[in-house]
Amino acid sequence: MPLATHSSRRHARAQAPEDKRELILRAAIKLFARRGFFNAQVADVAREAGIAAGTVYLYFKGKDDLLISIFERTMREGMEEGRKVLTGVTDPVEQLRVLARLHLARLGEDRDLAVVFQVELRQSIKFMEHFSSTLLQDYLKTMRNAIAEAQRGGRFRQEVSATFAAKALFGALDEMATNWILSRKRYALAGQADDVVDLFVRGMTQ
Amino acid sequence: MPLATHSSRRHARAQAPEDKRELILRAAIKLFARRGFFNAQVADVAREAGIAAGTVYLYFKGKDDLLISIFERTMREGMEEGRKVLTGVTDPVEQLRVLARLHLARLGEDRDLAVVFQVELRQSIKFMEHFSSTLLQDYLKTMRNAIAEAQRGGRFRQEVSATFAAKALFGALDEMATNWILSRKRYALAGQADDVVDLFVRGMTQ
Amino acid sequence: MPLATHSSRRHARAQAPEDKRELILRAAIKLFARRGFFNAQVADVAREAGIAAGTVYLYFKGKDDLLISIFERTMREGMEEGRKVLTGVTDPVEQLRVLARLHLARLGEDRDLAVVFQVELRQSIKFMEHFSSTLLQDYLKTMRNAIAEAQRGGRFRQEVSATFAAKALFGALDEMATNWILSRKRYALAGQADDVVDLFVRGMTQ
Amino acid sequence: MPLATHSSRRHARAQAPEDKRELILRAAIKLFARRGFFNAQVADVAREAGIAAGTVYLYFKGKDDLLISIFERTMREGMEEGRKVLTGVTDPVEQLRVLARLHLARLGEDRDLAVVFQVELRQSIKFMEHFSSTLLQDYLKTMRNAIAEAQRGGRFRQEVSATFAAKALFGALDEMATNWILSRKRYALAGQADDVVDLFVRGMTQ
DNA sequence: TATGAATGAGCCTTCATTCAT
DNA sequence: AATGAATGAAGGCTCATTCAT
Repeated sequence: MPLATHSSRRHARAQAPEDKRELILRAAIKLFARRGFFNAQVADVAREAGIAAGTVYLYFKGKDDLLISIFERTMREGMEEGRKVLTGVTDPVEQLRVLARLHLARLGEDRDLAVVFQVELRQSIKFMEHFSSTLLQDYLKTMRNAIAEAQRGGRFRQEVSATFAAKALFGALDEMATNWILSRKRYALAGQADDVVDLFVRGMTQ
Repeated sequence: MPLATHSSRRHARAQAPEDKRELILRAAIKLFARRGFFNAQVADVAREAGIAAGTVYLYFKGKDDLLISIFERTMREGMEEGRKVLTGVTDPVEQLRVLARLHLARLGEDRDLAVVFQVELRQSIKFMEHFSSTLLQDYLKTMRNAIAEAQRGGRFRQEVSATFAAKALFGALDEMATNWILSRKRYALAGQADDVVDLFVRGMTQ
Repeated sequence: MPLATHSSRRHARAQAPEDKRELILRAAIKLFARRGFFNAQVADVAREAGIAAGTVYLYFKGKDDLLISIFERTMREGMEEGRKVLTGVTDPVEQLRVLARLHLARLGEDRDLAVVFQVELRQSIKFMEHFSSTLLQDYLKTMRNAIAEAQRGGRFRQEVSATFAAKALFGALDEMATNWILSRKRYALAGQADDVVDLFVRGMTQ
Repeated sequence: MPLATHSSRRHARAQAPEDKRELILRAAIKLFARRGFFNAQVADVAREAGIAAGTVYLYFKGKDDLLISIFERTMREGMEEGRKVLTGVTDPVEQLRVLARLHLARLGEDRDLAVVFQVELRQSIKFMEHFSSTLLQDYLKTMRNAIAEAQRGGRFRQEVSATFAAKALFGALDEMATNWILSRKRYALAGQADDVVDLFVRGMTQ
């Protein structure tokens, strides 16, 4: 099979650009989580990724761009997976449950990523404003829409603002994630998704 | 009245040490909130406080100590005021309401302080671990106790862990505060305390 | 005619090596003039020349070599043309005039080249020493010889050192060129050659 | 003499700011001249001045500012001394002679300064434009005025533009300075001032 | 001959902290 | 107690050059 050989040779020559980007991003998540964004040096990230320091700058604009890219890639993937798992789920309450499970499952399966999301990404109001005004907003909107749908269907109380309710639900989930990474106990974060949703749904039910 | 005399002499000579500490802390809150902890320089804080840079080190161990002191002073004052307003409040649900109102009221009346609390204090996992293991724990404990009390009294459902419920309530309140500082709209943060508690109580009620 | 065939084959395959060198050199002149030697990157020069960065190193030793080559090629061409136009000119004063006209005409017809010559080539004493000890010396020698000849012929005063006089003449011409590139006004640089020579000749005449 | 003691103590405490600036500037001239502006590191300059690297930034905005400051200080001092020595000199030709002597004398008495002026300051068109449009312009203007005055007095030919003539004179002087620093021979640069002026005056005389 | 991804040495600048006064 | 000039460690980023293909 000369074709296969040829193909693997090409792989050996250089990893596809996307793989290299991914490699750097994974190294950054690990380093940022364990040393903190400010204490982790770009050179450390490069070393962890097994490349030269300068190479990072072929794939990212600068150190900040690493953090932003981690956020964007993860949120994008999360939203894509969210859309996928929501397919066919028509019950709005079930939709909230699916979202919550996905939210905590993704963070719960990668502690480093969770630390970056719950701690390092909240470095400064500059980052926060950038993040909360874009993809995070999409996530909250999806929640709000499900809540509003449940209100229209008579399942949830009308007198509570859907926007407010979405924030409350998100806040509770977010706190579970933060507590999880700060806790010395090792428990399954995803297991709390249903508890949060149950509490929330009960609070919203007519 | 030697005591009074002594006291007034100190006042005449210069501001009392406590006042100077306070002065620096207030300057730090302002600068940290507006420029971010890392971008605000110690010299800026000193200038804002109207003192020399070196003087900061007569009152604080270093820059980090400013952040820690802001947290500790605010939490201490908050807990003290909490104990005060809780005095005579025996109903556990009412206790939660009082705490929530106080929480959002304090942050809502000082946006700079709120920014420091919601953003700057979450710089790194190092800070987070320090904070969440001390005074913040006290706050959560107070909430958990009220919740457990409500459970014992048959008001709240027993099957929900009080610790879990306290996190959920705290998370919802925390998110309201974060959203408030990031929002361009100017609304009364404290006004959301009751909404959060209502939602929570309903969710916990038998 | 195998030779011709061979030659055209080379042309068909790619540009002849000399053309490629020339291409890179022209790109370098443009970039060095507009961004400065230090700010212009080798990759920029390559892009401007329409080749890959690495290819530059097949034709030049390094970035410095580009600058040196620009100088040497231009001086060589200048000296060649100088010898050509001096052919048949026996009057030493006329020789000076021809040289001066050529000097300013060449710079005046290519502003980028003039900038490189008047500014970028004077980066460091290292370059300066290299340049002034080689081809520039030849140019000054040619001037000095003409001046000495005019002195021997009784046209120019003997008491002035020919070497000194050559420097003065060169300096005046050089300043005209520098002023021209720095001036916002667009005038014909070559037009000043005669004025400089007239002034100089009058100063040297018995 | 306790007063004197007191005074010297104050000197020991800290040099006057102007002295420190001067100290750094002298170190910069030395380093820039010997290693070139780009090869000389700020840390080197600081070490040469006997201070810490950071201290440079208390007195100068950055590395560029060192170069600019050298130029400005030297030109300012030169112009001041020029005004002084021109006092009482009414003959315009004598004025030119005085200026030329001063020009070459100042450079000739400090080779490092001369190197910085003749080589390092001409790094880039950016610097050149800055310099030639300010203090250097003043110098040329002073020359032009003297020339114009000599023309009005009937001493110099009218048909030569005074601006052009000033450039020619400056160019000749400038070239003497450049040649001097590049030459291995050690001769008195100032000694050439009269030769240049003689040549020039003769060239301009009716 | 040509490519261009990767390298990694090199440096300016910032700023928390100190300390002589 | 207060000052503020001085310190010097630390690190993000650039870019000339290389080399496997």
